[in-house]
Amino acid sequence: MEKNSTYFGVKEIARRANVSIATVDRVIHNRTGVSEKTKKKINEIIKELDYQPNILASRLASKNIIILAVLIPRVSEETDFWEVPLRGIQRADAEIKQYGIQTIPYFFDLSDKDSFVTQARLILERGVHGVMLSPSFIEQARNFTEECQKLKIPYVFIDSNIPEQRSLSYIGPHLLKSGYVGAKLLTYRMKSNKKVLVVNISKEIENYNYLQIEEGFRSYFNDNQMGNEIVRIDIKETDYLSVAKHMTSVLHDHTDIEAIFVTNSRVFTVATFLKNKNKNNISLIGYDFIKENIQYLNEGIIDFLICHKPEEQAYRAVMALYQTLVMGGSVDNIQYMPIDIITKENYEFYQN
Amino acid sequence: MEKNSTYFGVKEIARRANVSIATVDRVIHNRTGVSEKTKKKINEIIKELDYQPNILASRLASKNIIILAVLIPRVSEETDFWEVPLRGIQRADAEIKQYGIQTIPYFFDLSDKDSFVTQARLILERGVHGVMLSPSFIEQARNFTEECQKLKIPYVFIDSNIPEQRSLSYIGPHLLKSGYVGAKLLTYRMKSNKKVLVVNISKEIENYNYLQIEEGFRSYFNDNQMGNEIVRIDIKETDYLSVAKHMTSVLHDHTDIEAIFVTNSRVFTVATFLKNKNKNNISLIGYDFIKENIQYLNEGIIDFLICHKPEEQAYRAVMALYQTLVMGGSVDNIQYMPIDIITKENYEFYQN
DNA sequence: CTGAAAGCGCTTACAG
DNA sequence: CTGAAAGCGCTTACAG
Repeated sequence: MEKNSTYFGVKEIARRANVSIATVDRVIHNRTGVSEKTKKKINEIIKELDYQPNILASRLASKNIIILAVLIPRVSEETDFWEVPLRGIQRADAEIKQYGIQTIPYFFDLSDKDSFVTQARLILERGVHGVMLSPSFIEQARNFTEECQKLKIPYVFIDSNIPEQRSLSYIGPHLLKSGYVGAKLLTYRMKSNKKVLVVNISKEIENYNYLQIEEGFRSYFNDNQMGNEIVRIDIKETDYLSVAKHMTSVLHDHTDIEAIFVTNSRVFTVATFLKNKNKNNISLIGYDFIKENIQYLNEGIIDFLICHKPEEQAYRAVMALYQTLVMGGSVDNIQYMPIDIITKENYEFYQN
Repeated sequence: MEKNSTYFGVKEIARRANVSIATVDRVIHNRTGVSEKTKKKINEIIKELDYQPNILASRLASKNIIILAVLIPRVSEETDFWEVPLRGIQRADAEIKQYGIQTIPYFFDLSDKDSFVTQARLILERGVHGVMLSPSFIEQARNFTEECQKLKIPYVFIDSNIPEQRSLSYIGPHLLKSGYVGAKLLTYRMKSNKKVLVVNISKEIENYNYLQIEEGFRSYFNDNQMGNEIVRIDIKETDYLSVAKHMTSVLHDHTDIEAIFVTNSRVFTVATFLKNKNKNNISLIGYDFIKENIQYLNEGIIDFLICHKPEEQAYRAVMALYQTLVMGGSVDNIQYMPIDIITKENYEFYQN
């Protein structure tokens, strides 16, 4: 605590430098209007004393409030996945709002690129100090973050990354390794002569970050020289009927598929299909801790779910912006989340 | 933030009650020396205004520093498991020390009950405001926490619980379910006619919280009506030679053991044995993210490790005390940790 | 380029 | 039983 005998604050720095604390404050915050000479002297003393500002006092005295924008998909009827990151945002917000930080959410529609662009524009018009976003639409996210760069607004990606788009931080899974883990689990008890099916279900497969998961999945088979044939299908309509149609056809063409890997949270649609068709000898693995998936996990139709702590991702992303903007601290450029394995037996203790 | 237009603080309460802010402060902190009448009036206004104290200002102004004691096993050559909770404690400490909280660690020796008693006495003599402990020695922990109760010092258990010993909170695994998960993983690819071996390695098996893990493990076999015979051995000396001796003997008596489950972090000694004896067709599952275990996980000798976020446990335990003591908040009486599954493929992203 | 002074919301002696 | 005043460490106009 600052009250202990050996704590040095602005007052002591000012005393040693023979200036007022206002001047010390100017140097600490890199404000203009201080001669090079006094600036240098003060910085030396700061270093010598290893001065640590008291954030409590700083935020208490400051009037300036900091605004963070959060740009994520709206919770839709189709999937309530984005409910969870939202909780992380609220948790972070509750923690830091007493420090004068305000978090404002902006929601876009996952089936409508334009809504992303519209919300992004609103953020820019509003004028914010930091942004956290899920770059669901790569092209549009690129444009938006380029604007942020020009305005020197730091931004953090969650859920998936655009590596070349220098963000303050990426907080999310190592998608390749995640697919790798999926392959391990899927094959752990599999016979080597059987086939494996990979299913991508998304309206935008051509522009789909998550293809890295499939790449990782395949590399597990290569690395371990497994002989199983990997069949792949892309389903571009996310409704059940489309999924059922494609699944029927692929299972008809390949009768000896023993295991299915779905590269995202829509695994529940495949589970519904397997259940309806009474195919209970096929292993099924997919992604994310959402209601529908847990239901099928519980019924034994989904064997494993992989999850990357979406709530924690969002929480950390907000806190990373807070660290940079308020505390002047640095944050890791990449924070890979754990690749969590969820089963019927442990799901009740899972913490998103 | 407090600076917004509609925030009411002690000043406003004082104005409305027609008293000084000092009196308001007395009421807020339940201090003596206020007439029932004014006390009542002030409390009404507090309620009406839904007054939320500003912790920043409170801790900044306060001189009173709060001391938390942490009573955990010393890191020994035998296992560095307790290094990890220590990191959690340090992380919590770093976060709250600026609020005037001090965390003091006390270490005992896992092979010496007396050291626990000695350290516990030191804590009591020191005079602290809260305690977090690992009740490794049940009897001694019971005595100690009874003293704490008399002195009205809140305490939090981590790692394992003593349910009847009313603590502020237990933060750790649901041991029964954890064993259940172990059984699921162990049997996921097993043949039904083979035997399973459960190994308890501990100097104090008779007084061993962790037997619940075995109970959970067994109940999985019951619940799923699995036919596998479960063989069990207790090894009361933790050194490699003793483990090797017992393992040799049990594998000699039971030649058709296909899978081994070790109920704690000493699984690496069994792994060493299997490696030395070139028994690479036996599945092995055990506990905890420690160096030696990860090594064997990586070599493919250990199939899965189960882990309960020991760092997070300790972090939360300290924060729970902080919540109660400083913020006057309430905390959950039981906080079960996730039952994490660690494999060769995902361990590099694991977060303790 | 620099400083004196008021203030953030709360706590703490001290005086009465 | 109650209040006036100083202070926690920092920030912010304002004046020069």
